[in-house]
Amino acid sequence: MRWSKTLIPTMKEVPADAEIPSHQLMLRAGLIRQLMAGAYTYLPLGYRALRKAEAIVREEMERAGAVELFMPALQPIDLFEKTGRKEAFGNVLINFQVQRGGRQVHLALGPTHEEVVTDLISRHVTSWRQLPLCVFQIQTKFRNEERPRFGVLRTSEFLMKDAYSFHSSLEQLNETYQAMYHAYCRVFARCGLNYVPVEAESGPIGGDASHEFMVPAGNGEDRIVKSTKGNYAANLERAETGRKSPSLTTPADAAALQKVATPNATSIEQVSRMLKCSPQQMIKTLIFQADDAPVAVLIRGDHEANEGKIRRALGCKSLGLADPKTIEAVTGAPVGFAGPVGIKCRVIADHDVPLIANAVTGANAADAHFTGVNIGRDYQLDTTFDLRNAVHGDPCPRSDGTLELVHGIEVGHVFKLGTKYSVSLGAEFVDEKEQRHPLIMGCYGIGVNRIIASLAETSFDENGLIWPLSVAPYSVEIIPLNVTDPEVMQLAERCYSELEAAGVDCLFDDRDQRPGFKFKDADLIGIPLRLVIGGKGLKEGNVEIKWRTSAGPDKVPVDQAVVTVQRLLAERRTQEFARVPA
RNA sequence: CGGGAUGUAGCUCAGCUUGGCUAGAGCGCCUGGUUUGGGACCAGGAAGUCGCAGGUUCAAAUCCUGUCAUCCCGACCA
Repeated sequence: MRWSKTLIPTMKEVPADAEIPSHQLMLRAGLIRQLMAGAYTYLPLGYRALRKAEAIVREEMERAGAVELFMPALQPIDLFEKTGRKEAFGNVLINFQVQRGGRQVHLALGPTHEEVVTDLISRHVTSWRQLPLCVFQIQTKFRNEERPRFGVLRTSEFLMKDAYSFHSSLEQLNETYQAMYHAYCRVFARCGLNYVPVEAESGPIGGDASHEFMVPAGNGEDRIVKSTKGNYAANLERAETGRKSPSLTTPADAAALQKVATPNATSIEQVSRMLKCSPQQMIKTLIFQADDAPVAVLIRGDHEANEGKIRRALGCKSLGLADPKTIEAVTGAPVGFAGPVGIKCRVIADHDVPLIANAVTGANAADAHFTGVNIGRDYQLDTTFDLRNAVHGDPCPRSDGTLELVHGIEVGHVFKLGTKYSVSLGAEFVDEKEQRHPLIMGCYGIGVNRIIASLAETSFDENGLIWPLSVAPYSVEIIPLNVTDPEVMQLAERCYSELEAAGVDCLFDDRDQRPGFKFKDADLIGIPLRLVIGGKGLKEGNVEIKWRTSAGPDKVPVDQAVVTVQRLLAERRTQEFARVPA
């Protein structure tokens, strides 16, 4: 492609609305333009990169045995009502009514396609002999983000690869799950991403096992926990800690229990300031409603409660913070003064709580807290649990390493769905013994835009983007330094047509601009290999070839230019593939 | 949805506090010329309903009210 024939609006200055590297660079390099908050146009250069990532995803899905189909983005709202997800999605689900003849039709724009695909499969798959089956599509998804942000990382409209698998047994599901997991590793490795598969909660979608694929990045929205020994990684929601129950004995030097006045101090922060104690010294007492019973959950003041862990520790179905009426009934005090001493409900505590000697906590009385609270003497526990979010330095649950927290961008998610959708939509099969069972499902998503955005976010230098060959918009940029010099242009044109004929995708910078100008643009858009043809080199019979990341150019004889470019690209491709798991 | 910030030329921004000349600069763009190996120089030029609506005033980019949009923090996020 000739630069003069395409649209690559590069910018020298940083747009005021862009804060993070990927957003700034994608705008400056002319990859994207914003239409409104959460909706971006992919310009020719950005679209090429997106398409290359898409092609890699498609290849790997097919390699893993999935078949591609294409479902409508427009969906009848009834499907979401049947599965209860109209509620669950709430405002995120873009839906509206349209007139058709005399009636109103209520439609939604698909945020994902579990309903549509399950409905489809339920009509055509009836026998165990047809299973397993794995279908996928690459399609635009719509979610009304309450707050789109970070440029292209969080938008209301995005390209997603979503795959769905159907099985007659858990073993079958596990096999496909493994195949998808492996395919995902190959996809992200081929795209040149530094990725970490982490254990994850499957979330409101249900199911029992799931992994997220995260790209570590300071601006990532998610927090993930990694072991320093490298054998454990999980998202913060899910991450276990390797802590154990401490001994539940009253410390020998326990101070006296004292009630102190704390008027209007209802938060950890307010109390710690008023009583001049650190949050680590405090016990946070949260009253939850677990199924039908209130439960007090004790967490050290500086820690965050983890609802998933609390739910598992209690073995309850539903869990949520109790309403003020319940809290008052249980504590005998308004909200904000709960504590374990004399509370009238079941109490469970995190491992770290009994370790606090002379703790500060609510006194179950208005405007009062206790100090000098100690395990055994002032409150009792049978045992303790892991109930809080992991924290930097916690012991690893799988090794003698410790845990560290990093931010990450979620680029993929695989999970075992089970029968949630097949049950609610009546998707059943008949087994060998003529018994009917709901189909067992898995689903697997990749954010294609996020592959590009994560690369832009993590692969750049002070001059601009640095693409891996695999998803670079073009492999080679050819730069004739003086387009008015016929000798230079003739050679440049020849290299361009020979490379294109050999199937190498080239960007030919045929603009009448000064060399420095073109070099700056070339670095900004980050095409991996640069072929420079200039008057000086030509006098010596040379052209210059340079990788985006190497310090200086290599001189190559004119007649070797095309084959050298081809050789270098082939070598680089092999290198990039060497990192892909077999 | 709560908190904060910003809307002036394609981009980055000044002007607003203290209302008043024809609304400015740099970059980009157009014309001509000189240049040509890391974002050239000279000369000339085009380009803005000052986000929008209403109000105050002899007079509003500037003050007031409302509204819309965008960005950031938080809540939310299959």
